[in-house]
Amino acid sequence: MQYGLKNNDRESICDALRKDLLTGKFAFEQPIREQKLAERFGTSRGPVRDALLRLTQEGVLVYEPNKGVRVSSPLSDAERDVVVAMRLRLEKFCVEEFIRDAKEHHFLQLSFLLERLHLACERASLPEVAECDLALHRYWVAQASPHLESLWLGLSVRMIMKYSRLSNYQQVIEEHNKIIHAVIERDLEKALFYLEENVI
Amino acid sequence: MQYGLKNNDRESICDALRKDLLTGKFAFEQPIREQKLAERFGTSRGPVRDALLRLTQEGVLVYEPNKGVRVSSPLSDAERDVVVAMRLRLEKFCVEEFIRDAKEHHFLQLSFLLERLHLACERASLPEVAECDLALHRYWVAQASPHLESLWLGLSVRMIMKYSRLSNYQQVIEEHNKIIHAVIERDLEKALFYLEENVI
DNA sequence: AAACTTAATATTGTTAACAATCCTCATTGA
DNA sequence: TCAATGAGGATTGTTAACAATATTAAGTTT
Repeated sequence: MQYGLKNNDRESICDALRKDLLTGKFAFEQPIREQKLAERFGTSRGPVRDALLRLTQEGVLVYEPNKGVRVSSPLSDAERDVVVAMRLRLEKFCVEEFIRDAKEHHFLQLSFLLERLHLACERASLPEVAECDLALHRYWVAQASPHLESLWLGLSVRMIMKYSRLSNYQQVIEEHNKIIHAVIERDLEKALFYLEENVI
Repeated sequence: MQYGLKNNDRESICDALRKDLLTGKFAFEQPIREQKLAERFGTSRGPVRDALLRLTQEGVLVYEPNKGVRVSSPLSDAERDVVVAMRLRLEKFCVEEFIRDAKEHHFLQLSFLLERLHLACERASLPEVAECDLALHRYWVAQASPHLESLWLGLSVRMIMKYSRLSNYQQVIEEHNKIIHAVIERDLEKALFYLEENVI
């Protein structure tokens, strides 16, 4: 995880850092140093800067000219409510499109992602659970609207960062089981209902 | 506009490019070459890459590994509806906060921005009108929630790119007059009503 | 002529060195 | 004691050269 990246490092670095941030490996307001990360990932500062810039745009980091980036402070409750509402608006749209257009192999992929989530929950590994959870939701977003995928990602990461409900693994599994079964049965109403229950 | 930037170029480059994209200076799907922009702005490719990466994250550009970026294709009508709804949700929240907390000098600044919009409309300069319009809305967003400012920016730029209603300058002025007078009178209900009328 | 190689070019990805800026802290002076 | 100053180090910002990849075009074979 910390070495041996070859080409197009910024993607991998960005993903690795996002996972760290998501699971609270850095404290709020903590400054992030480029050199340190460059050493950790075995690259130069260039790709690291790219990744930091991107995470800044996602809202996870805050940038100040000539001072670098730091972990952004948590959202207020009111801000979080807004973000949740926006994510729901977006994801409901995507699920609707997904249900309308999905073929059999899309459902298969969905089942696979659900299975991965199960395994992560069994292992009780918070980073993995967070990642699998996001990957699952991300799948229908990416399928329905690649245009809005990065927008969705920013919303979701900010949402999860504030406080993680992901500790109750049993509940995580059940919620996603319900959503995905409804999706596969193309039951839009039920899918949206369970989605709303899950995205809070 | 094309030369003489000194430190922290990426911000200026990003803003300049965003304005160009907003006002349709590049065609949809058109690839963007780093070297060309570096020459235009009189810098090396580094800061240009930073700016392109950021605009990619905003959703204005699309990135493909080892192939660079191109102008993203326009949103579908349905996608645009979602983006509009999200922006409204966010901006209403910000206006509410703004009205609650704003001091006299905030209103003064608002009047100043409104004045700038007037002048731009009189000059009938589309790039300026677009910029002043955004700057005005951006002000209360930045005041109310710096956390969500870049999120808002991404939404707004995507919205405007699709098709610009900004050709009827008289209407632009009237709509913003109404909004801002309501805000200054701290009339929340009226402000939200006119905002909803404007953000479409 | 069409399909496949291969060389040449163009473009992006990465790196290390250098420049500019910020921060720390000891020194100075009132 | 405390504020102002300035040197030194740490960190970010920029650049140009180089590496990796993609694209193009010409040449070859069938």
